Amino acid sequence: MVTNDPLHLSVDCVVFGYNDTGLKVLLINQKETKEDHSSQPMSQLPGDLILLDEGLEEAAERVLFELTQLRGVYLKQFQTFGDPDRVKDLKDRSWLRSVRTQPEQRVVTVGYFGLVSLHEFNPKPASFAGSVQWVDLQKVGPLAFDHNEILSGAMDALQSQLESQHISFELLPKKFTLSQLQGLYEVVLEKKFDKRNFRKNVKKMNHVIPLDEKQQGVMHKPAQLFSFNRDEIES
Amino acid sequence: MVTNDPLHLSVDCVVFGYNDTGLKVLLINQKETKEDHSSQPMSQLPGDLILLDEGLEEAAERVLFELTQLRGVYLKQFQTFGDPDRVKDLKDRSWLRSVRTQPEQRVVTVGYFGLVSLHEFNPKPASFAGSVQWVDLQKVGPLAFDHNEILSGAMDALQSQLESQHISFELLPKKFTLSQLQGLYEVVLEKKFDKRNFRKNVKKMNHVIPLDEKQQGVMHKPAQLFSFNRDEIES
DNA sequence: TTTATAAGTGTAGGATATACACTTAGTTTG
DNA sequence: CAAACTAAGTGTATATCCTACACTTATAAA
Repeated sequence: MVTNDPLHLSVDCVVFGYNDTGLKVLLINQKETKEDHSSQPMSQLPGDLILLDEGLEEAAERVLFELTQLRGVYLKQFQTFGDPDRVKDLKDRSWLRSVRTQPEQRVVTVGYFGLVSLHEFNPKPASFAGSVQWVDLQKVGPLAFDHNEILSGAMDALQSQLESQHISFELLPKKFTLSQLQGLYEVVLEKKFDKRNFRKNVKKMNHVIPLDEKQQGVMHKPAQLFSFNRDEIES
Repeated sequence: MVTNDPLHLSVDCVVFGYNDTGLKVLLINQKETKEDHSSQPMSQLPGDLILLDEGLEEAAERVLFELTQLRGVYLKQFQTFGDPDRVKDLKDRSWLRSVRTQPEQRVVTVGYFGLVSLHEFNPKPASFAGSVQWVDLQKVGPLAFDHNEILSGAMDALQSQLESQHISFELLPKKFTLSQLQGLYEVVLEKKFDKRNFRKNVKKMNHVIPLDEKQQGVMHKPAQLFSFNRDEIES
């Protein structure tokens, strides 16, 4: 029987990292290919073809680990991108020829966004040295393929889910201050909040619980620490 | 070169139809297969494999038309389902063997939900007689594959988007009464609204515009008719 | 001890959400 | 043609929520 190879399926991960310096996204620097020294190497989102026997989220976890050594990241599917020409741009073809056995094949990709706290133990994707980097969201330039569009879709999803889905704690350290929480909301939702009103609202969320512990080593009044209670979600 | 046929991609459409008798979903009755007369034929969502050179939404439109003769339906992608075993259930295999050239192949499907008004010109998918039917949402039984799960995902998407995305008019006739609009909200969001408060809120939406026209032929005070202004959306 | 820094706190006014019942316009029936 | 039936249409008072706004406090550094 003639097997027609209809199309390929991949996952792409838009991993957001947050710390007090802002919101970042995890990008991979393409290695320069032998055949094309003219164009400077581009950045892209971590992503790859899925295997025949793995689920989509499983594929996203595997690909993210293989490319960045990150593990245990909160991941959520947000959109699937299937324009027939999404990988056909000239700038992308030579890179594809260097890594794919069937570089001309159409690829549909399932987008996942991921959330990581960059506060604690600095999860720098170390093993790949310069090839992986956290890039400030403001400073993201043109990416390979349709990855700017995918990034923008992920940002929309993050914005619309931050409040309703109680996912903010994925971007914060286990113990955090209310100023950190407010800063996160301000960066993600791109608007300022009034400190007192913000704190009034947080008091109503009974999954944000105050700890008997204070910030240390800051040259101002130390803030009380809080943590999230995953069980207490809803209500 | 050995072409490995990695997997197939399909679209499935969850088309919601609304009229004064409630919210329905469009289902297809599988034809009984020659090899298996024991199990009664099941219902399923309209869906099929996508073609090599078409976009995802384009595929959803084509498949929906081919299977139900419906055209020009509002369609929106909501989720992609990729469990490796999602088409491997025993009940589904004989049907797949009767319609697919590679029935054992893994299939990932992109889910679209669609919205149709069942008020005007009764868009009964006539050409396929008994094989296509509008089923009351309450009365949907077990469907083929993971289609109950897909339906439930579509319902979640519809609920969460009805208010924020101004899509209710896709489910209503061009000219509608405020009671119809309220009935729609009540059925989709599964809760009751106060008539006066509901109308106060509608007055604030400046994309709902009153017409100089009344209901006719009803045995009570005729209601004023309204229509949606697609341009006026936002604000 | 002074200074610098961000943490932490309350209130008043405006806007919004909720709860609630009677009158009206048209159709049907006797 | 009068009475009965039905769903449409309408306003207000109360409670709740949102918004705007400025000073005091705890710690580290100088």
